[in-house]
Amino acid sequence: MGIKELARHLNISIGTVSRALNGHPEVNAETRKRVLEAAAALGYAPDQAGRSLRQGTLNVVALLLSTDLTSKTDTMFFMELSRGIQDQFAEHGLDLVIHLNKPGMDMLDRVKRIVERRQADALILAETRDNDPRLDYLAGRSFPFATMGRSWSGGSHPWMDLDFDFAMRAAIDRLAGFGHRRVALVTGDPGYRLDTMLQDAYRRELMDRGIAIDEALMIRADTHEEGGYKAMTEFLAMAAPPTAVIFPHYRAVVGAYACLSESGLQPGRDVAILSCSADTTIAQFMAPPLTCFRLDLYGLGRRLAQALLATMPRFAESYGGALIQEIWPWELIGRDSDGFRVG
Amino acid sequence: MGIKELARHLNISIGTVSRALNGHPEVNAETRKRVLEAAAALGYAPDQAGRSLRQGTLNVVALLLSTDLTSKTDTMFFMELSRGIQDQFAEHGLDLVIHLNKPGMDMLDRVKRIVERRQADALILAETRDNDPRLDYLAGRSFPFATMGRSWSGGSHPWMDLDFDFAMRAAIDRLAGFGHRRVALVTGDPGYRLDTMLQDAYRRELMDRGIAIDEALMIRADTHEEGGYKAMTEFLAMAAPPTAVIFPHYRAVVGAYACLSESGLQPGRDVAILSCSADTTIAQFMAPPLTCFRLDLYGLGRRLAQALLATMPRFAESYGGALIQEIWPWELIGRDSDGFRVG
DNA sequence: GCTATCGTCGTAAACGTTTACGGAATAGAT
DNA sequence: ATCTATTCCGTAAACGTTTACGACGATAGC
Repeated sequence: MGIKELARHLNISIGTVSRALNGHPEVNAETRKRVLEAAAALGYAPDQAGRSLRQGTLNVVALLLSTDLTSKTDTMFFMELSRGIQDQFAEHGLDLVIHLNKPGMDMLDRVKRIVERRQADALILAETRDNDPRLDYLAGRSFPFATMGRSWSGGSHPWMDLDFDFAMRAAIDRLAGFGHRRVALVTGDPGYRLDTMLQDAYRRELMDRGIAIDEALMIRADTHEEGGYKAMTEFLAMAAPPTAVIFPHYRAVVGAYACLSESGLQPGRDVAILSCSADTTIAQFMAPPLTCFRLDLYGLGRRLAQALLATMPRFAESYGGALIQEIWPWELIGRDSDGFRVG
Repeated sequence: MGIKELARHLNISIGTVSRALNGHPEVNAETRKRVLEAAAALGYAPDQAGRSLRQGTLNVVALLLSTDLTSKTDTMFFMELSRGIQDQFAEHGLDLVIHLNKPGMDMLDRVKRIVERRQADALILAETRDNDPRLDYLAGRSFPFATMGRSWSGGSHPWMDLDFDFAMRAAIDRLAGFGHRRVALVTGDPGYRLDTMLQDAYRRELMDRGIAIDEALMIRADTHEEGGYKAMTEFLAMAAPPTAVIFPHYRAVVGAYACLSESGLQPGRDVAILSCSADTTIAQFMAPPLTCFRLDLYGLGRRLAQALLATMPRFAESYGGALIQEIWPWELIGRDSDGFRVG
């Protein structure tokens, strides 16, 4: 059931059918109606391959995720983000497809393949690194892309990022307000922009308050349960353990909670625990409820898609054409996991 | 950079170039080498649109998920499953793309769109319902598809499913062994095959042991934290509360734990809690550690992909050509959340 | 020396669209 | 009656591939 059959069925040329379906003005209203009705009745929809071959566009945007990271941290984060991205694209008839990259495979190869085989019109990347060859490659070929998280690579491109400075300030404000002076920070793999920024903000905030920085209080750990467990174990073994710990993610906190309770300690009474990112509904039901930050991930996804659309020639006019780069706020949700006064 | 440029650059016809790249035998070994080298050097990769237009195949399989369900239950479940599916397809050069369906949109429309526009060569559906028009549609157009979960619809098609009978027997065996007679079951939305099967198995197992079925002990709830919290609240308000509760999912258990602790009760001492599906790493770190079932989701995904491949003409030979339908086992991981003797 | 076979390659058609171009028909103006 | 403008539509080329078909030279068999 191609456009040819449809045209023959209507005794009309295929050119007219195509024009009718695509809303061109130079077609009789009566004819258009007939075409649309016949198309609906016969279940005709234009073949993507033929269309994209002709006009060099697929109406597909790819989102590249690594199963590595998504399995180690929060899948919810990316689901909500993807939902927002997809809804925004849907308004322009674009489909979002998610490519999962397995741990071993080089992400750059994956990107190259998508670009060279023209599997997408544009690309969204997450988990940006400080130095990210993927972005340089895309920028070099002037392929439209946007990233979740800033990077030094890729020249000036659209991105969305989180306000780590604000988050860290709010977190340390709160903890310092409760009297904490030995505040520890757990971060993920070095090299990721996210972790770099968290550490920088952490250092800055402590220094601003005249609190000496103890490098031993900044440790790296996987951002899942076991990582949190190990990190907490390490802290408890110190001569002078921290009285408060900031985790990047709630899953690590689950491990930390378990570690504390095994040692007869209680989070929120003996050690203050605070998490940056979190599934806020699960955080609310933890024992004790976890202080964390709320993010409008859905809105963030939508905006990220908008930023990308603004750089695509076909859609730029709808978005003003200016480069969109935004830093999104976090909202601190204070709960019981760190709500106690120390010293 | 199309095949034409590449051919001109080599002083060879495009036919030969195409044959060389696709491994046809009727091409000189020397020529093939030259072509492959030039392609790599110039970064040539065949255009997907052109190729699929010609041979009517996209090398793409779509996985359809609803953000509705994935946000209410476990995103991890689908991530692991997707990872397995993708790895299996990758062995045949097929890409997996994930389509997220937003809550309001009709899944059937989405399926129709993918089929009519030829956006994929095959489809994988999850969250099957007892009566699922999507499957009938696909079967009617003889479009290759496979499902996660059985259904009454769609005729005989490849699927993977879980052994609910076994799981329920193992769960109730264990609970009955601890002396429990009032065992409750929390399930999700009616109509989903998963929930139907859990309920059936539950009834059967109780009857087999001569335990009278109390319909009040089977309640429906959303399978997330709040749903679990509400369900537990309802149970506690009963004149004769259950001494054990089986939840479908660990996220609901998080809510139940919170509810119990608010009532001064302790899971694993006052009420036995058991969860079917769970992220086993998080379950291990809960307090108390949660008894649940382990699934080889990655392997399940791979096998589901194989089942689909076996029905696709191009690949059938590699998989024997027979219809693949399998019921996968769960492995009971006994922990402390239900490990106590009652009565 | 003629034919048959084989290995290798070039030619051109086909896949399903979109769109530039031109033509036919109608209407309005002179 | 002629000319122009407008509206609508048909024709055909083009997008980048794959592949059936035929052609060519070389080799082998007789």
